[in-house]
Amino acid sequence: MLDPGEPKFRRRKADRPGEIIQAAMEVFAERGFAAARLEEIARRAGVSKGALYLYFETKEQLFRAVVDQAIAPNIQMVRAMIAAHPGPLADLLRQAVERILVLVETLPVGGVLKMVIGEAGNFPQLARVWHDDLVAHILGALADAIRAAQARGEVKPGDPRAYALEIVSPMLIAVIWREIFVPVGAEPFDLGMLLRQHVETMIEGMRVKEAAA
Amino acid sequence: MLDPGEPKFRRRKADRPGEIIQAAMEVFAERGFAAARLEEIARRAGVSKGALYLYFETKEQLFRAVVDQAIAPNIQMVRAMIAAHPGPLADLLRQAVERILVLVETLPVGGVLKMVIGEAGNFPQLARVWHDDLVAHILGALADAIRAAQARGEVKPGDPRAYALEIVSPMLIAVIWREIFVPVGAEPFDLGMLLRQHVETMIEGMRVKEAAA
Amino acid sequence: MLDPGEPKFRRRKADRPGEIIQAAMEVFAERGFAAARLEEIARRAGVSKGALYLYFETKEQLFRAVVDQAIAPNIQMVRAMIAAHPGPLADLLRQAVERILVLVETLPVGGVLKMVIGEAGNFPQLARVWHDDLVAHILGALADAIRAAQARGEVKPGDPRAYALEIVSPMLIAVIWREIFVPVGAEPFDLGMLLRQHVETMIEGMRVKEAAA
Amino acid sequence: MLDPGEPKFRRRKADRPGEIIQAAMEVFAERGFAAARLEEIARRAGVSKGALYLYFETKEQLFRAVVDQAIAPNIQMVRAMIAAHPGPLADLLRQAVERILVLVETLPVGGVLKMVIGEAGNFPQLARVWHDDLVAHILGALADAIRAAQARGEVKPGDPRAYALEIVSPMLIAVIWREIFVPVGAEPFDLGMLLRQHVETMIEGMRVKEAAA
DNA sequence: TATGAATGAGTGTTCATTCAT
DNA sequence: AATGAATGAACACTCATTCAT
Repeated sequence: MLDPGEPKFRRRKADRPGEIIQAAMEVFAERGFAAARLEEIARRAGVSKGALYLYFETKEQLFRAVVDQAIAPNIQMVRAMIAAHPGPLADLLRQAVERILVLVETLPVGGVLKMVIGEAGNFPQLARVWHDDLVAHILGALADAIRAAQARGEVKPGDPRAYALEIVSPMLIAVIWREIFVPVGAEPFDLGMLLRQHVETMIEGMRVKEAAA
Repeated sequence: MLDPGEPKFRRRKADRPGEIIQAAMEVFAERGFAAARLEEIARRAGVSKGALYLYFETKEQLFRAVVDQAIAPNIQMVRAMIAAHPGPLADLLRQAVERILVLVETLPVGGVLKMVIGEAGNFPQLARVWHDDLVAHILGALADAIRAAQARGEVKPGDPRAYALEIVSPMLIAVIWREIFVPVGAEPFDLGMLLRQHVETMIEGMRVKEAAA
Repeated sequence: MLDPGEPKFRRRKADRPGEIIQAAMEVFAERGFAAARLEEIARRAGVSKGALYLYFETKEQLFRAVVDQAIAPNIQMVRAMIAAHPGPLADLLRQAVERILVLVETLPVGGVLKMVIGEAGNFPQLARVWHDDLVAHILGALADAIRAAQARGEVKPGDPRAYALEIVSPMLIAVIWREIFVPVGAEPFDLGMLLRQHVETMIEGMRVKEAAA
Repeated sequence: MLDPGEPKFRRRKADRPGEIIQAAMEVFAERGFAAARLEEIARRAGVSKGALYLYFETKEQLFRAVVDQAIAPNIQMVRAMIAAHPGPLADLLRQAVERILVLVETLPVGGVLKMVIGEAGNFPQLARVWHDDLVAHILGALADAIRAAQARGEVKPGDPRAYALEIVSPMLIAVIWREIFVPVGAEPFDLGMLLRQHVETMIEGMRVKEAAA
């Protein structure tokens, strides 16, 4: 089973499509669809320009593959979060933040966000898929949890969907910040600190204060 | 009110550069830099393709002009807001929200945001200008106000810059939402409701609770 | 109406599309559709590659324009010939031959034929247009004239359409011969001699011999 | 009948080069040289794309092999026809027609003709080989036979080579017709009827009428 | 022999930019 | 100032050819 003469750490054409999608994700995230050069993607994937066409019919198909790939893993996370809704909202949020912090360090969330935002105008389909398959689910699940908490008297009256957006927005903006402004010298945010502080602020801000007897 | 030095009957071609920038802003916002066609910009501006080059050296110069144009008016607003910092933070925030709501309905904030986010990778310069000339000022001013409020004992301890980001994020995301997801069928947010609710949530969440005697 | 400073014999961008079609006809005739290079067409037309796209959407559209152009003038000729059918068939044929001889020296019939034959497989549409708009008319008109001559007792029984094909074939083959074999050293045919001899042979071969009393 | 030196049980792969040439002939005939895809040829031959290169150095070599292959058998026929020239010209022609009719139903004459005509411009060599090795022989042999018949007083004065071309042209055109126009809905010709009628017309047209005593 | 994944030179097409008018 | 026809560099995509297996 050994392959002597071959360097040990050299995955061989095992998962070409995967490697190509990976490289494409990077380049599309950096440059956007139109400004991305297939040659650059090929180079980063370590293949020739022609090889891309063995796996993807057009630049656009490759782009779609990247977008789908970027959605898929997150869908899992949403399911998990939704399933984990047992105790009080505060606990749910605190747990979610920790899980998200891991995720954000693992996946190229910033680049993907940039890509989706920047290309939504040129690929409405892309915006639709992202909304329907991912964003709407997350927001809906969160809003449901908030609604439940309101019913239990934990959370003040107020639009649950708006609360949901209030909760998630700073993370999104922070990730975009890291992607866009930090490279040009902006002061970075400590994501962990920011999200934890925000969650506490929101919990406190939404909490129903027990009427003083 | 007179503008001496201007021909009395400058027929229609009042402000060609301005009209071109306007048209360019639309197209760049819709498509991004690379996917924007000069021909489309020229058509929307009601001039010929060649005419663009009478006022702007290159596509990129035109893009920069658009970006600058999109920053300029907001700078005013920041100054105004900073100057208005006298009373308690809560009042500042409530006033700011109302002013921002007007602004957001007037200017193509969503498109501009999309443009800046989408093209930051290709034009680091652009990101730098936006950060240095606009974003850093806003965030800094807000952080300063928060710091002052903390000093006055109005606001809990916590990172003022993080608080500032928490405060502004939902508006940004909401505007992006409107730009990206609403056109493909997503439920819109009521911006006024959202921002007002968010400001109250944040005020309450950041507030120092008077220790019960 | 003078254009001083301009060389007298220099048609200026008067009929660009026409010039391009002309150049394209040459190149397509020489090389066929697939092997023809747009760059070569552009060069022969004295324009840049990009200029082609000001007048034709794609290479294929240009090809169609060439094909149409190559049909149009001939249609006239058919009409003329059909209209001229008065006297005996022999006269008609002798006249037609003379007219065709002129035509064949004027138009690039050989190249066009080569093109149509060579590309019919790749562009069935092209074959259809050629047949329906040109070839079927010619053959039909000729067959009608023959049928009429048979009715008048001038021509033997026999399939009129077959007679028609017998009559026109040598000219077609001779033109192809000139196009294909003469350039590689084949003995050319004297077209005039060939067609005149053929017409006489056919007239004599089709003639009804008066029964010897 | 034995072929010693050949493995006894060469399973299926009887004659790979032959099968490839066969497939290539089809595709080249349908599409022409430039538009033919090696992948298509390989598929029709039931081999891989790479396998073609085990037998032919380049696409062009394969094309040449196809062209040679298409000439070879016909050369035999010419020899046979020439050798059979004994009796009067009329008999020779009538016999030749019958033999040709068989041939035309057996070999893909139409496709080959299309191919030769369409690619002669790109492969002058091909035109030369076809002319020198095949066409010139046929035409020459026929012209000789006609000359002999003229010497015997069977045939009118007139250019023998031109007569030869008159005789063969309708078959060529008919075959091309079948290849090009019938697939797009044109009325087909009955080849047997056409050629027999043509031969009789030509025989009668060329015949020396015995002067009435 | 045979495969088919991989290559990369070559082509059609686009579009920012120029320039004669 | 203004036009828009023209340019040509740049890019997506194709396909004959190679080569590791």
